[in-house]
Amino acid sequence: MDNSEDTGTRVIRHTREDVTRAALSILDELGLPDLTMRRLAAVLNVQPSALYWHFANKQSLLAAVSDSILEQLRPATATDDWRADLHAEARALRDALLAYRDGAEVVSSTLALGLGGDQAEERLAAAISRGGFDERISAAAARAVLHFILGHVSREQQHLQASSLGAAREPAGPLDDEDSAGGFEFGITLLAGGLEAYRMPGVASLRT
Amino acid sequence: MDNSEDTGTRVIRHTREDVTRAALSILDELGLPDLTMRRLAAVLNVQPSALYWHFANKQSLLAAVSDSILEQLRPATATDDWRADLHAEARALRDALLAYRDGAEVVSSTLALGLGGDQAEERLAAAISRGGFDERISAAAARAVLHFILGHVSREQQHLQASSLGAAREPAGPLDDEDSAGGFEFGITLLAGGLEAYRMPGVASLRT
DNA sequence: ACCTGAACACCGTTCAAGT
DNA sequence: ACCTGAACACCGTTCAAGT
Repeated sequence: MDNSEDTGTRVIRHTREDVTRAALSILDELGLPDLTMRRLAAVLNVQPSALYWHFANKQSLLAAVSDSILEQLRPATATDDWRADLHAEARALRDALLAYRDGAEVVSSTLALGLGGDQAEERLAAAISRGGFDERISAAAARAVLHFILGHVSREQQHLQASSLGAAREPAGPLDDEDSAGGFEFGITLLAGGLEAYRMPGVASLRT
Repeated sequence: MDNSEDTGTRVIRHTREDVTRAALSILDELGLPDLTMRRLAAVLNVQPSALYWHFANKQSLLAAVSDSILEQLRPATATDDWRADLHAEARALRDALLAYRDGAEVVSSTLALGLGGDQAEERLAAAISRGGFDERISAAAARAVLHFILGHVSREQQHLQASSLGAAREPAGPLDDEDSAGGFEFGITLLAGGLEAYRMPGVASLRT
């Protein structure tokens, strides 16, 4: 647990990556509201002020956590079916977000602030552009897909936590996990189908 | 400004609606981070603890603010073109969110927590179902549209604030307002087009 | 290069008591 | 029905100084 390849056991000294890792584990175990600078410092056996040597403020720490979550994105596989690829990218992103408690919320708010990398958006755009769409279209569509995914998974994670807390209440309904995953695929299908329709506008009355 | 139709000028006494209104105006003038219970109390000339007679906690206050924002949704007009109606509903929602600073973020996080009304989702679903889609499909599609709108407008408002702060920086590019509004319409078009394609799957290879 | 100590300026929330 | 007063248990951030 401690990377103490030092002389004794004292003088802990953390790297930026240590801090990010510890933050990620607090996030996963206690959730975003309990991920405070003071608690993080306590876990690292350090004064809160020490964290500000590694990060300018809490928001940049959260951006690093967000990037860390997105780094676990399973590698892309480019087949000859761009729609299948887009679905695969979307699922990979959903899985990465679901891998940590409140993952979607952290990534969502980080990206909304214009912080964090754009690996996710770029991979979605890459899959789409393999469908023969130009860069502008691919980028705009990727953003639409990303907004949908972040919103959907945020709600999903919120429900997961709510139902894990209030054990009783509604019998969870016959539709919840199943329906949530179904809703996810459906949303991606709509956006992919919309792209397909976009390039052959003769089919239906597509102007509005 | 004061609804003091009392004997003198003392004993202010607020209603839940007064509190919500005051919160909304702090939100609009100072933004979500500065909308604190203590500041709200100060504006109302009241102790912070007084707010807890009107609301159980800050989150329910924010839910009331969110509802308040969505109440300003301009009324729906049902024509014979469901796609035009959906676009109109989407624009109405965007305008309502843009009407207050950080409006999208407040509504987004409130809805994510399962709080607040579902007027927005229902109106989107109503427009979609006029296209002849069953209730399940309409509901799922409405949620997808709503996620896109909240994500898009959140980012839009973030950029608005960022550029109003850092006056200089990038020359704003030839694409920003224009591109943002264009991206919005494009997203709605994709989802509407996806729905149209969904009911006539023979057109292209739609299975995945 | 990384951290301590001490402080500043705040938070949300509870609860007994007042009118 | 609506509010005060006082307290509890916290926050994020800064900054001089230490090693």
